[in-house]
Amino acid sequence: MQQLSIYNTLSRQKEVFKPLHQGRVGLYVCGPTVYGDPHLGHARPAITFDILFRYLSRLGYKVRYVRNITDVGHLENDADEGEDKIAKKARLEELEPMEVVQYYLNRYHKAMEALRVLPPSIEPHASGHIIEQIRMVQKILDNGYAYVSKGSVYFDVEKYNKSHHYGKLSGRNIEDMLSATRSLEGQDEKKNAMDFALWKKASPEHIMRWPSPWSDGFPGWHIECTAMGTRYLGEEFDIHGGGMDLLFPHHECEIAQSVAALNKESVRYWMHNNMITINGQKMGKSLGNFITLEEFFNGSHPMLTQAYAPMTIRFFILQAHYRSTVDFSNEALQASEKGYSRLMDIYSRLQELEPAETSTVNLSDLRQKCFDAMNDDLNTPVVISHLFEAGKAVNSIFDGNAAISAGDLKELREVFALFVSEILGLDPSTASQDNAKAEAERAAYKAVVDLLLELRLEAKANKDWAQADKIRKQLAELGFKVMDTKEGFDWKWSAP
RNA sequence: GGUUCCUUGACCGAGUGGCUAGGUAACGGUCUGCAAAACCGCUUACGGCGGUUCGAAUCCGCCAGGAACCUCCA
Repeated sequence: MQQLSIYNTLSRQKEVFKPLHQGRVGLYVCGPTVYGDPHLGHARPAITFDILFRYLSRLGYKVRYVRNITDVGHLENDADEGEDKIAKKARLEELEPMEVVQYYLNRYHKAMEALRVLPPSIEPHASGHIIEQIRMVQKILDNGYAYVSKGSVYFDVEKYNKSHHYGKLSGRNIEDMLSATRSLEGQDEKKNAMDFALWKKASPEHIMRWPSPWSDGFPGWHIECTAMGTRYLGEEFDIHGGGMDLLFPHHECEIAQSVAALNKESVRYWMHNNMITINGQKMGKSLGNFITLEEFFNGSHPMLTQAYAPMTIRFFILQAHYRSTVDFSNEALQASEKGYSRLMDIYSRLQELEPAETSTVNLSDLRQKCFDAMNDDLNTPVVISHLFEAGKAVNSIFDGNAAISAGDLKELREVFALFVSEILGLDPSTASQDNAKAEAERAAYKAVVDLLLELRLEAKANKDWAQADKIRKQLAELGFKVMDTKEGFDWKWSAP
């Protein structure tokens, strides 16, 4: 039985994870706002919580993983005066808002699939849950924590803070914030600068709008997660995740909303992944310094010296702990690419090993060491280090300098399959999209390469080095890397 | 200005009081017709200055540098 500890932002320490309902876990993660191509930053939470989802499932929990799609409600820079982001983009491109949503959502899904991020159990759209959001706003109004102003509804932060602590998640207090709040113009609708919108009345040109008791308009920035989390996971659920940049105000507002509407805090464990930086700065939409995932995959961005495979990106992210920032650079990515390739070589060699009578290596504690690392707040870099450590043994056995018994070999293969493939979600197969035909084709060309190398072996036996080198050289030009071994040869292919 | 956090060897990146990960690169060695791969080694790195302690990268204080959030952001 494994005991998972996770870092809870609420308590600022690691806590043993205990689910609300035995055997089941409710997990909610803030998903993307689909008005632009997914970039490297989007990969971080997706992969982080994919690992959590996979791991919890592996521990035997029945997990309901909800990751929302924000397709309404977020305002432009000028806060309340702005128009809906989706609507603005739609007008610029003369597309229907839902067309824009669908386009970028498809691209997001495609990128996530390439990164081997499993789809969540439910992927609710904010636009599909307007009724739930209106109901929740009404509840907050009924409970006296909100007020209507010119057709919009605002959360009364000051009132809420009299009986609850607004700022408990992000470690702030209302007094500090009041002194630091900038005086934005055009906020006369609000009683207080800190109050946030629960419902916004739409301006005449605003095309995304829904009827409500207060006005034709759209829901506020934060209510969707509270409404959809409650709808699918209940008034109280286990884990809520997201990027650290959402800690304040988004998640803080979520807590206030659920307390105001339901009279209870919905979330037991708050988890936040750190940012990916570029030149030491956060990679993000607002700074315009982001590189899209597609650009990584095809190497088209000017800052990239080459293309990087999706698995390289995934491995790169997993080599750092999710609560640390990770700095992007070509150098770091290239190191990950080689490291990943090495790990995959180890994995495939492991499948080829022949068992011996007894083992000269001791890897019996590998499984638990990997579990221990995962149990310690999902420490994937340490899991990876254990795998590499075991990889040295694998290579030694492969070279004939060590031996492994049939039982130990079986265990080792199981542990690798479990952690490399199942939990870390890395792809151990040489090609990802398998089908019977491609498999047969691959088998055929493998046989041909083997045949050529048999010929080369003969040439070598005859000391015909010219012939031997010629075969190797020409194969190399086609992308086949030939490696001589004691028994004969080994080879692998990668794009030349 | 407020809140939170970070600073590890050539590079990336684990590590919350003694056992000093891992990857990448460079270099040396083994193996080998050559090469590649693999294996071994690479001689103790933790921003600075103090303090606590038998003992600190790890705890405390000060200083320096950097970041995130306070506005849409993963």
